[in-house]
Amino acid sequence: MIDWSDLHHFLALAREGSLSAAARGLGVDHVTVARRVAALEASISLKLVDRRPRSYALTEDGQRIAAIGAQMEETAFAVERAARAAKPELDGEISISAPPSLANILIAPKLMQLRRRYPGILIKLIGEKRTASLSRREADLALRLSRPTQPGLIARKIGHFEFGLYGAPSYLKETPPYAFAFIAYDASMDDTPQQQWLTEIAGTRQIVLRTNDLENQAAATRAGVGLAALPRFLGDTDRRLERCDTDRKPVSREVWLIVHNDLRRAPAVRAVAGFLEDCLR
Amino acid sequence: MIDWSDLHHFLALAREGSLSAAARGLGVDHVTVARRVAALEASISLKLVDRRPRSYALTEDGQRIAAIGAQMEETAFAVERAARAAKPELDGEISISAPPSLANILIAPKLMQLRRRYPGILIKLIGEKRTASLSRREADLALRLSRPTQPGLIARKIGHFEFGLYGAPSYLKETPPYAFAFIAYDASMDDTPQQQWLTEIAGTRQIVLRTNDLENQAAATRAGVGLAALPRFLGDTDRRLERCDTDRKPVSREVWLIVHNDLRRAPAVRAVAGFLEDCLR
DNA sequence: CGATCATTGTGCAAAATCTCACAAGACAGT
DNA sequence: ACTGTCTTGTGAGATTTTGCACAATGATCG
Repeated sequence: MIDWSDLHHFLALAREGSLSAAARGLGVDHVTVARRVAALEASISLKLVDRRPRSYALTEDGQRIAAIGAQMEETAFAVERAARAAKPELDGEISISAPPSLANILIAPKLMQLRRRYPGILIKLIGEKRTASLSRREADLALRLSRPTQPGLIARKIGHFEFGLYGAPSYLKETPPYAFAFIAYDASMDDTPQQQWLTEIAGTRQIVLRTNDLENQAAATRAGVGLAALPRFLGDTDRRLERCDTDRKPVSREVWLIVHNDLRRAPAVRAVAGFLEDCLR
Repeated sequence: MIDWSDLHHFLALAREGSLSAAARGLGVDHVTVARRVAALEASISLKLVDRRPRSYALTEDGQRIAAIGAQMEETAFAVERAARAAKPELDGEISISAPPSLANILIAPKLMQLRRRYPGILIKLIGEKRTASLSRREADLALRLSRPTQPGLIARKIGHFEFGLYGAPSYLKETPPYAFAFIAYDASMDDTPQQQWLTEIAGTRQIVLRTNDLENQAAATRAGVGLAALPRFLGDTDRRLERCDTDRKPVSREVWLIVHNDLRRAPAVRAVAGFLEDCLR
């Protein structure tokens, strides 16, 4: 009989691509992963990986096995979700994945309300651009700016926000519009509505700073580097930023609340979901 | 993250119903199962079993989790089959499940031929009435007398055999037909063709011995207890048994060779399957 | 070209896990 | 009522597994 733990370690290796990455994911030492993979190979007497000097590469057999095993991982996560959903108590740690700006400005400041109402619930707020996988239980709830297509996930539109064009008050006073400089995301965000909106407004005028991080954009704008497209929930509450009118129709984005179907009914998850709705209203 | 080994132990407990049985199945001590189940409960902070004085009973949550996990076991076996099928060598242990009579009389005597042709293949011959589960890898190949319906299994009819009515030569000589006594299976086999055939022949005459085991029937017949319906491959080769004609059309049964779809192409399995076909021809 | 970073491999001590032996209790058959 | 069998529970020793520190090697970047 196959040792399930060996299989788990091997599947992590197959997914992550290296011993070290798999070990990090599993929270063990890389040596352990190496040993368990070796043990699995021995137990089924089949070579699953090619041990190249600097990397582990799956053999053909290894890929086949990993492909089948992937379904096992799926089910393991389903078990985990079922366990979580079965808890009737309003406690435990609930993790929320959200874009950093939403997390910092709209959610974090109001967290105390949630703590007061549900003292048993611990919140883990993950502000990251990369969309966390709810299926892998990297987060229980997620806020995203577009509707995900993945099956098994429930998405509900819980709000929207507009972008505005902002500059530092002094900058706007001293600079003639034809000389405006602009601050934008880098090329990886070129297909987002707010980026297109900004580049259209900029026209032939220069984009002098590109940064992935919205907070960086805001900071640069405050410092008088130029004009940036910022969410109004960020810009309107900051006196060091001033919104300037444009003739373009303002762009807005929807905010979706995502929860895995299996977790939808868990009381703690419902409570936090309700809180997030309030935050976005 | 859930420990897959814990889950495995819990699922074994859920399926077997007791610590000891699960431990036997897994090849570990019962204490280990108890500890791992407790560890799983602790890690998801959910009560999965009720520890009654003499038994472990699944809670509702435990049943839910076990139901989901069953699919995980399925997949684990699929991995095992894939591993086995991937081996290109003609070696390893192949287990065959077959009705005891077939195993003893038609297969076992010819096993040396197989050993000579494929010295690397070790055979495990399981002669049992209970049909082994090929999906759970209790056997690699199975011979059965009817076509199974379970999905994932490949069935091929590889032969058939007739039943005859046998008695000891002296018994047939000394006993007038109206006084014949009969030997049959017990009531659990009443719906098999050979049993119905025998009871029709017996008519109002007495059935003096009922036994599940065909070898017992044969032994009793040789000893002059009465007449039994025996496969001709058994009766015709035994000089202590004599077949007597009946006016009824003789009954015959088909022999099916069953193999799991995933294992069909494994060389060692193919080799043994071919051997079994030869045995039945 | 050199420095830094990330990868895998090895030996040993520490920690966790398992098994074993025994105990206590329930149930069945005699 | 009594043995025999099958449960689960407890504690201690032995085995296995793991983690750590270090080494070696290749890749990347300035």
